[in-house]
Amino acid sequence: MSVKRTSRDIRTANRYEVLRQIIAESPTSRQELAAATGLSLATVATLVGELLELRMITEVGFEDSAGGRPRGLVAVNASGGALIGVDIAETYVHVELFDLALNVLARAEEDVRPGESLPGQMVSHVAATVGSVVTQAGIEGARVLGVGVSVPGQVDRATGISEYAPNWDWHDVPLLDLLTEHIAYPLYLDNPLRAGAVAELWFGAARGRGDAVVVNLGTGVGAGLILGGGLHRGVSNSAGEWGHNTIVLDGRLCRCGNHGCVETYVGAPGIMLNLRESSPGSTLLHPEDQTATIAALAQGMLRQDPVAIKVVRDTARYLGAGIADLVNLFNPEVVVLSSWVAAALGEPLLAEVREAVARHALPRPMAATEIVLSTIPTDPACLGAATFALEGALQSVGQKSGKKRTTTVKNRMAPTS
Amino acid sequence: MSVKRTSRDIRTANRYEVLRQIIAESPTSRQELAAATGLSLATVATLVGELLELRMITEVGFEDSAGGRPRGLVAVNASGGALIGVDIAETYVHVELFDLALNVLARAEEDVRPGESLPGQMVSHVAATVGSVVTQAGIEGARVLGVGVSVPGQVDRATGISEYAPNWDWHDVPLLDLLTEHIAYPLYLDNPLRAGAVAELWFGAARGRGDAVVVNLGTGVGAGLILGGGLHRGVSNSAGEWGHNTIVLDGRLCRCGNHGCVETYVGAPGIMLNLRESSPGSTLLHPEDQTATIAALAQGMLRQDPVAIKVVRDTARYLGAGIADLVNLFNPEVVVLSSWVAAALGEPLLAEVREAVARHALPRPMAATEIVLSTIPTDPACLGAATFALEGALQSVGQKSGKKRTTTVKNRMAPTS
DNA sequence: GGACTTCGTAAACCCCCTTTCCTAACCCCT
DNA sequence: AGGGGTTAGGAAAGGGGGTTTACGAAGTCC
Repeated sequence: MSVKRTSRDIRTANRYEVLRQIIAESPTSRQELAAATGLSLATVATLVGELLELRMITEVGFEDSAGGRPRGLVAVNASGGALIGVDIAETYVHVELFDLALNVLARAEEDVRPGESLPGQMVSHVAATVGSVVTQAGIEGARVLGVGVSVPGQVDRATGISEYAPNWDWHDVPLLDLLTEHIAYPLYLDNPLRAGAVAELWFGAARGRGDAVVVNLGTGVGAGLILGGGLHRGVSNSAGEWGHNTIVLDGRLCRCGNHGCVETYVGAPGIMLNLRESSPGSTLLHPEDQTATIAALAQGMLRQDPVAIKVVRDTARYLGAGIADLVNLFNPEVVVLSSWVAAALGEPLLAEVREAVARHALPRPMAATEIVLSTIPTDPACLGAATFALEGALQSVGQKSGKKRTTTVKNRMAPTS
Repeated sequence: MSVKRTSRDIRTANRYEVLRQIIAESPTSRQELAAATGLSLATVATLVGELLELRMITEVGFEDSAGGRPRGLVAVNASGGALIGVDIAETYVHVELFDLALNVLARAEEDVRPGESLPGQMVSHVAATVGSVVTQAGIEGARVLGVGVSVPGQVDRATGISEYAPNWDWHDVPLLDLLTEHIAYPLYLDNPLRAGAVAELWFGAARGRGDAVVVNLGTGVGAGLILGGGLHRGVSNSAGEWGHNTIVLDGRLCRCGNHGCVETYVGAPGIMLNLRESSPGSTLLHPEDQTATIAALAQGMLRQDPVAIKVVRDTARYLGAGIADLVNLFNPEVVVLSSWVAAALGEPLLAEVREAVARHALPRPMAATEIVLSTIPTDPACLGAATFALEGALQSVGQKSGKKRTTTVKNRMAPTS
């Protein structure tokens, strides 16, 4: 019962691991890969062979080896395929098209006007934008390996239904089916929390870590959980809803209806409230504009503005308590601060958070945990969504296909992991 | 990197699964086992064969099968081995000797007097008690498969060092080495949180669940995490320290030095404080006796005492917020309330907690989660510790030993699980 | 007693990883 | 230029594991 593990999963995990490593350090040798992954040379060689045959990587020359036969080098074949990540957020839709080295080849960003949030409108919006990035990038459609879509709220991956999207009051929208009608590429659906976590796992600070927590600081707040080297989804794919954990019983009212949720103190609106409470008339405050306020705070930190310092410190105090909870519970190797608020406030916030977490967390788990900023430059939800597509493309490779690969086209489900 | 998974792990997990199932439903057939575990009949048959050869189970007759060959039945061979669980707690040491059906064959309980908490004293204490239960049960020593020891605080399993035990101010005590000098059986060391979780995973409400949280309510408070069908340890084996999560920022002072920890509200001393705050002169309060106070509260609930009802409701309110955090974060299938406070307050507490959690948790994860009381009748830390020993005995079975098993005695490390 | 049913073992097969062996490819030195 | 020496990497063998298939075993039913 519970979770069925098969030897195939091991293969898939190893394939991921090898490709991750190649992407991270692109001209690399089989020797290096074996050392980095802990796999035997033979296994690495066969996996590299698979990836070569898929044209995801190419041989790019040789490297001297102390006196013997030179090492063959392989690198990502950037043009070996394209991945599309779609980040459907509250107020915008980002679509990015990546090559296999995860460079952005084309990008489209559109605002969602308040009245346009019906599923049907959203879907045709997204479909049009996906089409436009493909042409914009000058890619043949056949090269698109898949499209990952990040949508807020709860997503049932098996059915592709957006069970609940808080912002637009969506209930049980069969999003995957709707998208399939307009988009011919393989589709992968999940939410931004998990997308961000997978992005960090593949390309960011969680790479090579067994246990990591990716803390998402945006308008909303949440955590993506990497446990045992893979994404933790929970039984109904809704793990990681950290934003509505209580840190101040009977505290501030949250949009979820409860009081004292983490989000009400460290989400962008919460930070604005922190600012308003500590210095009501501050010029840093842009009442109706979260982005501007957070940017103003960041500016303030640069010039050592005492108001900004106080607000960041207050915020870090809440954040520290909340993250300490995560450290105590999960005992992760690394906690990654991600999303736009973390990116905007950057190092100053990080320094305060580190201190605050150290005050709240137990010494032993704390000693084992590193707290870092995300190094992902673009929208992590986009990148993560694209990563789901990459994982999907890698999922069922090299299966029983006999000699003639084209004859036995198996009808495959979207990958479950 | 990260976590290395091998096909051997699959085998071990399946072995666990099959034995768990047999213990749970003791006269059972291979057919039933295959259906329950999802394994093929052939795999079940070989696994059952292994267990038979180990004499952990025996064939116990046949069962009619609709018109065909009767099914062979197997059952736990209770006398096929003995397991010892040691629960070293703040004020007492419990030692229980189990047969393979996990019945208690012998039990010893000794109080630890305040002055006797030096590691050396504790170790000889434990060793003597272990010896006494073995003779008391009339078991030959050879049949003891192992001794599991649960000790509070942080434990490094690789080195067997008790890194930090808060109650007695132990620092980096090489407990495993000390015990090895006195106890000849295989030893397994961990803390009560994880022991309780494993006990529930094997014999309790978490059996067959992929994701479960075992909430420990005693003097201290913590959570054991079952994720992906196995125990989650975290990077330094200290995951699950839920008791010091903040639910009331700047709330009650905790012994950990922080304020507003869950433990200060729902640990036994916290509950006493809840009582004292809501009705200072209550006769339910036994100032220096946690056990008596909790028992008095339980009695009060039975006769609908309004003071008791209020205290339990207050406690459940805190507990509800804390458990809701776990539900939101982990999205588990089941939350199990365990340990002596939960056992004492039982159903009335459970009812209040369910309600409180439902108020605080997000609807979607909440809908997928069941909250139940532990059904383990004895000390869960003892049972869990014994389970570690059972897992250890099962870990490296059927390995390459050629024909003559006795010649190739491999020197094996304690299992890392 | 034969036909039918069902259980459970044995053998064949597929997947995975590792170890071992051997050839390929390069260096250096004579 | 032609051997050693050295390292890379492919091929084959080997050890785990799980599943499918085939078949004998052990009953029931007619």
